[in-house]
Amino acid sequence: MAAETSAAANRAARQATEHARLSARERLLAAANELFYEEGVNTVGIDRVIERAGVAKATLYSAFGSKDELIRAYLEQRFQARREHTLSGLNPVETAREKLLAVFDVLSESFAKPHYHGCAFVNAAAEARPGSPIETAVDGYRGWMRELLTQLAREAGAADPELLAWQLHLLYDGASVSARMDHTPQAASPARAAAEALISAALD
Amino acid sequence: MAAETSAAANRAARQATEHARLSARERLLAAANELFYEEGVNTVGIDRVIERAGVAKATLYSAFGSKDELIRAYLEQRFQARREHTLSGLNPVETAREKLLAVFDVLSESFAKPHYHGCAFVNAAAEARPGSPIETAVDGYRGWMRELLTQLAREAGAADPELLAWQLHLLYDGASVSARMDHTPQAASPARAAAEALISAALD
DNA sequence: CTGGGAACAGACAGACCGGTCTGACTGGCA
DNA sequence: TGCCAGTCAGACCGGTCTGTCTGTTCCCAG
Repeated sequence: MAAETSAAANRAARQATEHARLSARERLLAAANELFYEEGVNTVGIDRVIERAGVAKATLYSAFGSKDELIRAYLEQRFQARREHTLSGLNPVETAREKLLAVFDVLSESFAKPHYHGCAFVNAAAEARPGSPIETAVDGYRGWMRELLTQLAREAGAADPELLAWQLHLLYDGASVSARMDHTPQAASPARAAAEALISAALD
Repeated sequence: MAAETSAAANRAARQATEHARLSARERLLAAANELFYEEGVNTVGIDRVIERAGVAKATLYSAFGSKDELIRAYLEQRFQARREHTLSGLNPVETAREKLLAVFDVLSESFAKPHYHGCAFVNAAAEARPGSPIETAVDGYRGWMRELLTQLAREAGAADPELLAWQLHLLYDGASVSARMDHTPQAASPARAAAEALISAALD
């Protein structure tokens, strides 16, 4: 623990000699992010992760301790990235009402990405054993999203902010499911239109 | 094929001696239905299925040929059951508009069941390898549901039946996701309310 | 120059996977 | 009575899984 102050600091610089200037932990997370997302956390084995990361197995276990913990870190990283990406998409937008709609525009961008494979949290939850650390990571993500929508609905002046936020969340999740399972990146469009109708009705 | 006319006929009667009067195939499907749905198709191994079914491994492979085919049959069975259950729920309802809402009432019943674990098709798709027979089974289910909603939207007189059906499908999927991941069987309620608003807006 | 810590490759253990096969038993039919 | 299809239990196969461990290389600090 105490050795990390200097050891971890110069490791980032030293690693510039190797294939990338990323730390082993970062390379592992990047590899896990690609493989777990595209093929599922259960399907992908440890060996494939360390191979893609270019890292020894012992290094993975010294950094994360277990596969479960690696999965948790992968979801946590995805949560942070999604939060920042969403908030930065909402930033330039003026009103709360427009921000609520902008959430679906950000979602639309995700669907358009070449290897979109559904919501990482829905997929992970489908594979999670009950009580696994996956579930708490999923809860954190969903709690944040719901709170964001509720706050915006309240600012927009909705009669029942919790209800509107829940309904928009349904559309949000439904769009993710449709984009993947119906093989169409257009699913954000009907979701956004429906959101517009619900918001209008809620502001009466 | 030809041997099934008499052989399969008396098997049902003969099996009355054993633990149940169900055929080995039926017992296997019932066991697969419970285990695959509750724990995921990849997590559950063949051994656990045959153990619960009280059937020998060779019997499974003579009946289904492979685990993939067992999974496909499990999804097909679920599709048929869901279709019949949904249609029978819609049957007593009069107008097309009310039928569209009744779809969410049927969904609400599913959420209330003690071991609801999300949409079986969403879960299976999350675990499916690309190109596996799971995907075609999933496509069949989604195609049917979309067609049902589209037909009802058309009968109800929606300006754009395909769009309304898609939006209701988003709410339908979103409710399933929310019921599972937010641990609340109430998710059908906001979905139904949102559907009502969208339908009203679409009939203007 | 030398010692220590981190990362390396890879063997290994123990469990489990899907799938095949053998051999015994049973119940209905000729 | 004898036959036979279907089921049974379970050994077995090759492969893969997570996780541990050994021994080596390498870089940096002192």
